[in-house]
Amino acid sequence: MSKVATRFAPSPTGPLHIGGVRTALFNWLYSKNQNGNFFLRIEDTDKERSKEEYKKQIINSLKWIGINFDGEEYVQSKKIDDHIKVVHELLNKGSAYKCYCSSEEIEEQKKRAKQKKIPYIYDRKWRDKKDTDAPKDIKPVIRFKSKIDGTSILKDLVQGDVEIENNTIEDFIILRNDGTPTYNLSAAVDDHQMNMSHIIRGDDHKINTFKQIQIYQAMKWEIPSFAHIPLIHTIDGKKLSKRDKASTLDDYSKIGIIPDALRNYLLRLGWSYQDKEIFTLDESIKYFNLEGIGKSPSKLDMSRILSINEHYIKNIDENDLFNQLNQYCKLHKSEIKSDKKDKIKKSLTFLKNKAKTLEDIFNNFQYIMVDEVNFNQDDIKLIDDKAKKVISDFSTKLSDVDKLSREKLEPIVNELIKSNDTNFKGVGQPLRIALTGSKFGPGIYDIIISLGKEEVSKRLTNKKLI
RNA sequence: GGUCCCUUCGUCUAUCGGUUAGGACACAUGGUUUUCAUCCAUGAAAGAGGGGUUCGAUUCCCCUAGGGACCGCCA
Repeated sequence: MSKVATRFAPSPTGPLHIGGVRTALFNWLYSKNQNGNFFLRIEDTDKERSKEEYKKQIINSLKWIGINFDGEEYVQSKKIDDHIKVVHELLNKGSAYKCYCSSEEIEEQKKRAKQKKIPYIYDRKWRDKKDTDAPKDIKPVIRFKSKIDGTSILKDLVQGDVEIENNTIEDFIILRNDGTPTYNLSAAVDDHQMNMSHIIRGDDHKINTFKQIQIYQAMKWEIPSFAHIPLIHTIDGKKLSKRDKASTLDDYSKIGIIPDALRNYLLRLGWSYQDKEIFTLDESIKYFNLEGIGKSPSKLDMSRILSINEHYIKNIDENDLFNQLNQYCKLHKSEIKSDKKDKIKKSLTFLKNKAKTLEDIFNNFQYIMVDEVNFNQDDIKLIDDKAKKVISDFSTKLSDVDKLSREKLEPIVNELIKSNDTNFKGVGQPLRIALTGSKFGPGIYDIIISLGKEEVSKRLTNKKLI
C-alpha cells in the first residue's frame, strides 16, 4: 500500500464552517496518525461564487485551529485542461457520450416526472444515438455512461458495506455545454492525480462516490478508500450550513473560544476514544482512528464548547494564555495598553478562574484597564455613610503599608471589621465597589494587589465616593 | 415520491452476547467562599416500538415508527 494521503477540498464560496473544519480535522489527523500527508484543494470552479478572499479566509481558519497542510494548496481551476482531457478520453473509450437534449427539454421531463410523482432520471436518449442525428443548433453536454445493470457495493470505512442498484444512478453530465467539466469529473481526476489513498468527507457525498468510482473504473485507475462521516446537525437536527448562526470559525474566535479547545470539541464530536475527553494535539494524532467514528449525526452543543474552553483556559500555561488573550483583544476588542500588560498578566491567575472564554477575561480585567472607575448605578447606592467610613479608614491605613501583600492587608481588614463593628462583607463590598465599580468581581485582596498601591489610593479618594 | 444512512440519559458518548448500562457537559441539591465564580460532594436522567436467534440480548437478524442525507449543465 502506498503512503497515506488525504485532502480537504472546500469551495471558496464562503467562510469555513464548523462542519468543514471537522472534516478537515479528521482528514488531517488520519494522515498524521498514519505518517502520511494532508493536502488542501481549493475547488474554485464555480466562477460566480468563488472568491479569492474566501480562499484566504479558509487557509487562515485552518491555520488558526492548528491544521497545517503539506505543500502548496492545489487550485482546481488551474487543472481544468487535465479534466477536459479525461473527458475526451472517456468519450474515445466509449464511456461517455454527447447529449443533445436542450435544457428546456430536460426541464420539461423533470416537470412531468414530478406531476406523475415518479423519480426523475435522465432517459439516456442519446446514449446510443449517432452524432449524425444531432441537431445543428444545440451545443451538446457530455454525459458519463453509467452502469445500468447490477448493483455496486461501497466498502465504506465508517459505514460498512453500502449497496446500491446501479440503475438509480443516472448518466450524469461530466462536461457542460460551455466546455467546462463538472464536479464529479473534476474531483475524481484531481483525487487520482493527487494520489489520494483515503477520501474522508461528509455523508452528503455518498452518491457522488458511486459516480466517481465509476469514473475511476472506466479510466482503470486505482480506487482510493472512502470514509463518509456523519454530518453535524443543528440543535433542530438539520444539516449545518453556512447560514446557521455560530457556524463559522470566526463566530467562535469572536467570543473568545481558543483554537485548541475548539479542536478538542470537534474531535470528540462524532469520534471517541474510550472515556477520554481532553486530548492534546499530540494525543489527538496518536489516538485518532477511523474505527472510533460514530455512524449517527451529532448535534452542536454550545455549553459543551464553553465548558471545554473553560478547561483549557484554566489549564494551559499562563504565558500562552496571555499571548492568546493579547491576540484576541487586538483582533476582536481593543488592544491591551502596554503599560497595563504586566498587571494583567500577573492577574491572570485569578482572572481565569472566573472565565469560560477570552471575552470573559477581557470583561473581567476592565477594572484594571480603565483610568476612571465606571460605577454600576445600582451598586454605588450600596455606599452608605458606614461604607464611606470603611473606605476612608482603609485608605488611611493603607498609606502606612509599603509593599502590598495579602499578609499585610489581612490584619488591616480584620482591624477594620472590629473598629467598624461589621463583618467581612461590610468591608469587602464597599472596597470592591470603590475599586472596580461593581459588587461582583475577584477577591478583594486580588483586586488591591493587582491595581497597586498608588492606583488603589487614587480610587479610594474618588470624589464620587465622598 | 425514489435511493441510501442513522436511532443508548436533554447533549456528546462507553459497552465489541452475561455490567447495579459507565463517563463527560448541562441540570438539581448541599458544602467551601466577603460577592460573582471556582472547587468539592451528592442526586435525578437512557437502550424508539414489536417480533425473532440464543441458556441469556442495548449488543446479531427482520419489521414498524421516527430522524437525516442525496436526487443541479453547485461543489
